[in-house]
Amino acid sequence: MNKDQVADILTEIGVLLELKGENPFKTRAYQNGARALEGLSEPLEKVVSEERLDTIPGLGAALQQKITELVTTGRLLYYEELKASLPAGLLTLLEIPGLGPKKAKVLYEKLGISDLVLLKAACESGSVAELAGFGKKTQDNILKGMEFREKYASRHQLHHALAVAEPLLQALRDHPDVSRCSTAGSLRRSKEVIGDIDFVVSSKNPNSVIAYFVQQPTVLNILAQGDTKASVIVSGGIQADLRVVSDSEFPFALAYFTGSKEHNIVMRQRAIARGLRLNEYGLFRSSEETRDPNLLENCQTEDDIYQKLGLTYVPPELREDHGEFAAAEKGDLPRLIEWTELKGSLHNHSTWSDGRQSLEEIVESMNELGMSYWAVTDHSKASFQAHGLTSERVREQIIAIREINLKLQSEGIDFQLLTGSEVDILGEGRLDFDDDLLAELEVVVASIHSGFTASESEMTRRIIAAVENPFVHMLGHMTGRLLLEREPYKVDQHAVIDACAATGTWIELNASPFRFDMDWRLWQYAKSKGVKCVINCDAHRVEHAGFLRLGAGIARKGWLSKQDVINTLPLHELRRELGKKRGQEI
DNA sequence: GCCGTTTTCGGCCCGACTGTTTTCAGTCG
Repeated sequence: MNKDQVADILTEIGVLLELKGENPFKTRAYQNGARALEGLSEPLEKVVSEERLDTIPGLGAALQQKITELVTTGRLLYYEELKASLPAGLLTLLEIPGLGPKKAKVLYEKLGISDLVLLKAACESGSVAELAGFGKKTQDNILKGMEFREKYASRHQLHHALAVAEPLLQALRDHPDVSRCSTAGSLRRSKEVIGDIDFVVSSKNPNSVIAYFVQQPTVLNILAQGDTKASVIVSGGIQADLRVVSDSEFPFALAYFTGSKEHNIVMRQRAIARGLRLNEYGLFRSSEETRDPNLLENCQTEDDIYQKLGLTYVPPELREDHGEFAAAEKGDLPRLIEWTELKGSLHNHSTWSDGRQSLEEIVESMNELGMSYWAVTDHSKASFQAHGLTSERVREQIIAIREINLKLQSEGIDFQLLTGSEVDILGEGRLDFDDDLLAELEVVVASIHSGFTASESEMTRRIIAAVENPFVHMLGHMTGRLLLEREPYKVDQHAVIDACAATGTWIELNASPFRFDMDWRLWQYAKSKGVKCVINCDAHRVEHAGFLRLGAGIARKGWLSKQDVINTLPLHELRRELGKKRGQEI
């Protein structure tokens, strides 16, 4: 059992204990333990076998024992007994907005409600409204929440959230009573999937801003509207929260609502350790509860807050309690990549396979966007469903691309297509094209598109065999995941990263918002091994060039700098790097 | 259940909004 699976079980134990009415600090201890495991940078199995769990903060004797039992036996008696003591459907009640563990416990104990079907029936019969602490309003809200849940998922892909958030942000900026405003939350941190959209605004007239916000045309439903905040549902079923503060409070509110929650907890603890108190209104020179402006540390920006707490500024993408505090204390945070530093994408498709635009249309669009190069890596023949190319068609495409490039050069246009292939990794790590053909291509991406159900060890062997091929420049989408749609296939990513390090193979950060694969949590490890990243659009339409910006956001979450990312290089330097693994000197 | 250079016991991040209550519990972020 790996660290993510163990962390999931610890989190679930925390929730189950809440439903049982356990001490809230005990339930939090399980959640803290889960988080500690998620942040682990080495295989959990190794830590367990070397008996080093006690070196991880947040894991005491009880959790160490439970984690060891899970890792060594794949089971945990305590968890199984706890789970068996409550009906399985009870957990799903917590997915309804407004229903937490306390209310769920009452519903179960008083009405025997143990799943959503029973809950719906009880609401419709009116028996929920008669419970102490409940009422007609609560009952209606539960029904509404269930209806909503059936209609929409509660998590959203980043590009969907951005599509709604950016016009709303612009609208807020345009309002005359708004001084400063920003998105916050997971959107500002550039998480791969978004729960809801957060806005923070400073204004002398909060009510007018809030009234204006809830009347925006994309707002479908108002969940809450007060003097300082509002919550609405916007197009696409995404919840958007607005918080309005005074201008002097703005940096604190922005930091607070940007999170992450884990990052904020450490920030507060740092404040306490300095005899200060941090919340969304300020950094106060008092440990007492107060909002006395005379006790306020003067901070105009988030940067000032970090400085007061002995840290250099931490960019929002790094605020995950993933090592940023240790680095910011020493002033060692990397200068993160900017998406404008990207010069092209090395994994893209055209009408030759399953892309929407022809080579000519791609050239026109990418040149217009100011790209320097664009690799055409259509699918190989095994990807029949994606109209994969035969070796003959690949050779025809090479000729077509060379002709286009010559024409571009003769016209003095500073843009080139690169020939290439996204070659399928077949069983046992064989590639779909032979080495002779791969050697003729400038860019070779190797990806898995079949046999997703193979075991972890088999998949790992397959991928490692592929990256050991000297003609493969980079590994495409490491896990094949489709965010919110398809689980990743099982693969030992650390072992693959090690193999890439040993062979000089690059790893793709697939910038499609459906993938964002390899996951940002692994890039620090890859970087430590000297493995380079390639931020690729995997474009199937020319509009997908916009994914570069999203991909750069994810790369920033992975602590990557310009020099860690191959496609920040100008064309002549890129060509030199492409030749290296093949032993060519250019 | 975890943690500790004033503590091995007594803390654990904290404020806004809602709905149900007459002063607050639950939920959420």
